[in-house]
Amino acid sequence: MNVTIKDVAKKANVAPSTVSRVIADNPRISKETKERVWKAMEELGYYPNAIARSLASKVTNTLGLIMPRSTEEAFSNPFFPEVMRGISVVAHREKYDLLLSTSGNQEEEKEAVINMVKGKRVDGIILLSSRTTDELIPWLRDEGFPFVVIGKPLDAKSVYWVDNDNIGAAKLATNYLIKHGHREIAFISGSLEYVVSLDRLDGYKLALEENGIPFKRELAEQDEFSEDGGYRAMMRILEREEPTAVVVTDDVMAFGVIRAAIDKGYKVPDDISIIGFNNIPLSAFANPPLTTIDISTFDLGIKSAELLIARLKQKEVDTDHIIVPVKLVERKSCVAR
Amino acid sequence: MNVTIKDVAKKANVAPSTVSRVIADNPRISKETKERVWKAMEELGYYPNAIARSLASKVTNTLGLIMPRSTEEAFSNPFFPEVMRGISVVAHREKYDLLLSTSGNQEEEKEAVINMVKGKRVDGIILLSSRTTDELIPWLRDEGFPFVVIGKPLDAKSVYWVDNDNIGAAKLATNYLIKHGHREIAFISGSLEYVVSLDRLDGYKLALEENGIPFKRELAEQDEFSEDGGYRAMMRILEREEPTAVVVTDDVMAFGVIRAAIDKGYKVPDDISIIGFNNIPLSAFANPPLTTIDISTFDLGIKSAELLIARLKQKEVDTDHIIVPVKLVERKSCVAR
DNA sequence: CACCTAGATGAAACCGATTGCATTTCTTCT
DNA sequence: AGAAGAAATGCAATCGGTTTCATCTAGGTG
Repeated sequence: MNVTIKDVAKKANVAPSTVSRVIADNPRISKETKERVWKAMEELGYYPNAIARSLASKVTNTLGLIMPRSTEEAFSNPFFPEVMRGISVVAHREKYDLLLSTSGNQEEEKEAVINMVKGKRVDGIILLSSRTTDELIPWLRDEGFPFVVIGKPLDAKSVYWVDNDNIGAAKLATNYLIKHGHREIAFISGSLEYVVSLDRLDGYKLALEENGIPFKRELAEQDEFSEDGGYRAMMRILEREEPTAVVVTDDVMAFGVIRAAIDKGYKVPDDISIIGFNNIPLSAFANPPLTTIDISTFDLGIKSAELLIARLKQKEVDTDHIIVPVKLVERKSCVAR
Repeated sequence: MNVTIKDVAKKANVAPSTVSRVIADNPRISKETKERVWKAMEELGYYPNAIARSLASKVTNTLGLIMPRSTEEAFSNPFFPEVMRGISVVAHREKYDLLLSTSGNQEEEKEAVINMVKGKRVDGIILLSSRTTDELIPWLRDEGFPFVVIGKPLDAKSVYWVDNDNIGAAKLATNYLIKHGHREIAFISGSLEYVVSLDRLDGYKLALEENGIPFKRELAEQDEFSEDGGYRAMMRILEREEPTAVVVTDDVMAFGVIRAAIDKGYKVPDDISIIGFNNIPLSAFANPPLTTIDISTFDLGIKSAELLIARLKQKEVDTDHIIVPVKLVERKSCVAR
């Protein structure tokens, strides 16, 4: 079998407990003993069993990542790799590994979280997005398990979260269009199940209101977070309305929106201006290059991991949420009216 | 504390071992006992501790993913999310979770693998790419640990791997340019440390040779796998040569190559044709839309996970490697000469 | 009726660590 | 010199399961 702590102990003529203390660099062990044990470990090629260690110490040095929808789907929107990139930077710095559960739907997602938490497989969890109907957040909160949510939850009471100011961001986008003379502005988002969609819809409405433009229900559509989703939503709008501009809360969807506009015989941006969200790498290269709200996806990842780890290290953290700033990136998909 | 198997045992009036067997649905336990135990589990809200289970059974139901370079860097090339997408589909289907180690360099990468293997944290490992100087592959092989490599290793003896036919793919790309009348064809790849770069360079040379075009060392450049890397490599070439076409082994790099060409006053594709590799989502939207070799990144992920899990389930698998087909996607970045 | 066998369950060792408490050996102080 | 305290280390319980082997019961057989 493999070399265990007992083998090392035997070789170094000490008790297993002493070896354990040497590994932890416990100051109560004398220099000489430590050296002897280190030598034995070296000679035997000993490496501690992380599983056994976790079982005894109840610490895994692992962070759980929960993707929304299916893991498969998540990876196809550049948003998620980018936030994972941020998370991985911090995780690496703080010596945490990442456990990805691979769920396929909301039911399995719950299952996955329970498995992680009850199965004691991770020290904390990052939820990569919050649904309004999320049972996970109340469950985790009641369970007293450390977690942070990317995206402000509907009920943010005693939960840690990281997000942009989505209402402000949507206002920013909408105002930009209004300032350019648009008044028939459509709004396309992902499902209103997601808090982020709700917030951005609110921001959109607010901007309209502040500028004395009545909100028209027919100009707002939702569909899934994909190119096709954007296409379908835009098609539905164009069948009944003639917007001169549209706010799309996801760049990938925005590509579908552009495609739909073109299919219907409109020119972008000449006939219809489009502003997106997320500033994914693709956006700069799109045709036309997409004007978009940069939500600092990478920082969302960084901050969420930092917040979680801070929470893990001390019981209480002073701030329970972090707002990551956004900025408007002006390119070529919007023109003045 | 949490409810454990002992609590369930007590409540159901059986021994812990019986509960364990019920969990495993062991046929040697009578229907009645099973029902009684299930009821107890239900009532107590019992959930097995995955860590303890792993320790005893030496099975984790987890696959380890090792990224090349830093995890951070990997996530910024769309290739990796896409292969992970493939992996996650299979992992989900087969009920495996994914453990990502977050290493920053080659040294840490080795450390990460040792930690996963010796720490018994995963059942198998997928290496997301193979370096020529990789110590990992011989180490894992000697250790007898199940793993599969994406990218044919230099020494493929008794290692499982999944890859495209990279020589053939590069020939395909180069021949395509030759057929369009190009003879001054440059070749830009990532570091020759990667087997994939080496293979593609060979394919490029082969195509030249078969068409009686002499290989010019000055037309081949390497740099890092990024937009900037492509830019720098192309700049170096343009300072001494005047290619009419270039084969770039990565679409992201190809964008840099295009930028360099434009900065030097060339038009793409009119003055210089460019063919890329990978067919990342961005490529279709680039300006000009990129002609590229589609290497079926998603399938690379699928196949590697399937191969690993097959290996995990039976000791030996009939095939030790899988070749994923490629195809040329013709868009607008190449013109006839 | 004694014996054997199959089926159901339990007892206890084990997986490989960590940790609270006990023990031993020195110092040091009065 | 004896007691007290500090320093170094060991013992054994524990974490929460799995698994081997033994035990017990009941039914079948000659």
